[in-house]
Amino acid sequence: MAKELTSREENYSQWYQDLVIKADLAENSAVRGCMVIKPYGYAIWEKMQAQLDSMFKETGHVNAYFPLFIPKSFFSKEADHVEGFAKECAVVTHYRLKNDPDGNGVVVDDDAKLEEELIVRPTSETIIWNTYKNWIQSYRDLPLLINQWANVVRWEMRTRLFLRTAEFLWQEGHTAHATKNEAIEETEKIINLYGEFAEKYMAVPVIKGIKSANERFAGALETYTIEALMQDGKALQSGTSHFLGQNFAKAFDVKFASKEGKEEYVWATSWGVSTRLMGALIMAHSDDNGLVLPPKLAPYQVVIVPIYRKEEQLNSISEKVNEVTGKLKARGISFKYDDSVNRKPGWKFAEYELKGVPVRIAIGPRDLENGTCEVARRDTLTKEVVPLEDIDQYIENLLDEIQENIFNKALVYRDSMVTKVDSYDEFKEVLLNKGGFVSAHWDGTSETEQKIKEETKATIRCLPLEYEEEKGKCIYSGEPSQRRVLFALSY
RNA sequence: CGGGGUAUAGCACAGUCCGGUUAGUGUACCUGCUUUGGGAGCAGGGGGUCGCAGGUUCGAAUCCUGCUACCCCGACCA
Repeated sequence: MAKELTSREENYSQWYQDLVIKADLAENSAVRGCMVIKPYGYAIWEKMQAQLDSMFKETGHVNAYFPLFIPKSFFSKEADHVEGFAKECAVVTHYRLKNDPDGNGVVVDDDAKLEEELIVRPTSETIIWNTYKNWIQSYRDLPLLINQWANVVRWEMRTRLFLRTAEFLWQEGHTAHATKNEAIEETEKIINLYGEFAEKYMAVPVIKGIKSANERFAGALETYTIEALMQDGKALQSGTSHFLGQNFAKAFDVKFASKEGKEEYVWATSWGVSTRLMGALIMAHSDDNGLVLPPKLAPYQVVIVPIYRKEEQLNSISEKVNEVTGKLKARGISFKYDDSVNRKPGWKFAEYELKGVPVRIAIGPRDLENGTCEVARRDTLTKEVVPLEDIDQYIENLLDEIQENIFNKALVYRDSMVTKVDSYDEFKEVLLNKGGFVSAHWDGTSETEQKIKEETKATIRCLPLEYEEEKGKCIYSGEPSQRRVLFALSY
């Protein structure tokens, strides 16, 4: 497997599916383009959910739930929105099956045709704004800061495990504000929150920026994004936050009485991250031995493996382990003690490395005599013998160190993969031979962006929020430009 | 929807070109003994309508025809 992992010439997605399946994260289900997330993989998602949810709550957001089915007519109310999603919707047309009169099993009952078709939500703006209309009358009802944890369906022509599945899990925030500035502030607050989550918890460095008009969300005035870089040099859009202006308020007629007694349309935002983040986590950190999970998102941070010959030995090891786990528990460190008898230690070592468990402790007869244990860390694959006394403190420090090390490693790689170019030839050369982000001048037109995409497959990933003003010439058209933007091949 | 590929044991594959013993290998599974500090060893055992339907032949996993499913590449991807 090693070769495929490190070689960019190899088929990346093949490696990716092998790894994910082997790593017990997911497997393809019988339904085309959908995924089964196995318990270990789902545990990672739950960790992500819990952290994000608490960050949303801290910033004043609350959770709610809206229907899976959206009447077709809702979609036609916002022109850009319907255009963006029309081609990838699952549509419910009937509500009943019946036995086939010709005896060929079960068929759709034509008599049970729906008056109006229902769309399985690809995103919930329309049904939520239809509801908000009734919730908002006065400036006193604002801001409305709601998040929803849900599944959505997008009937993509081609799917890719975790990165673009037909059905995926996500959270979607939908907020309503009295003023334009407040809505923009909210949009920016959330993209910063996403950035903090990616970097501090996923240990994935991201570049925050805004999308070009071509890449903007259907129905938004501005789309903010966090862009991560995978180990094969491709970019991954990992989270987005949209400033929707008054588009949806106007489409769904959501008005409020201002302090001054005037009737005004509300200002809106929407934002989301999905199970795609799990793809980002895997592709940003994994190595030839499998997953590498950051301690803050690992389902268990420590795995303890006993090494023994006879049952009496296991008993005395287990006693020692109980002392250790008691101390770990007191510090809030999660662990798994794998004393199963049907696998040998070597098998367990390899298995937990594949699963990406940050720290492994092995305790055997030798350690019992010396009052020690063997501590192995996943990120560096190094081991050392450590006294059992104060092991909890040692592990706590080690977990912090691992979290930091994983991030720094990814950051060093990412920074090495941002290349400034000043000519189109150079641009194409870097895309072909190096990959990563290419920082270049662009004339600001959709036409140029489109041409570059057609010729190289590279798109503008974002106009970074942090940038230096710099006069230059567009690499494609030669027209003047005030700043560089980031191009990349992407998932 | 276009181009390419695959279908044989739970999983991963060989065998197909050039038809011919009882369809094989790895792994997983079951039994026993020995093992256990990096995916254990030996011995024995169970598991297959060779994707489906036709055809050619004394004889088909293998040749022919039709069908189906899946994978990869492309179009698509707020």
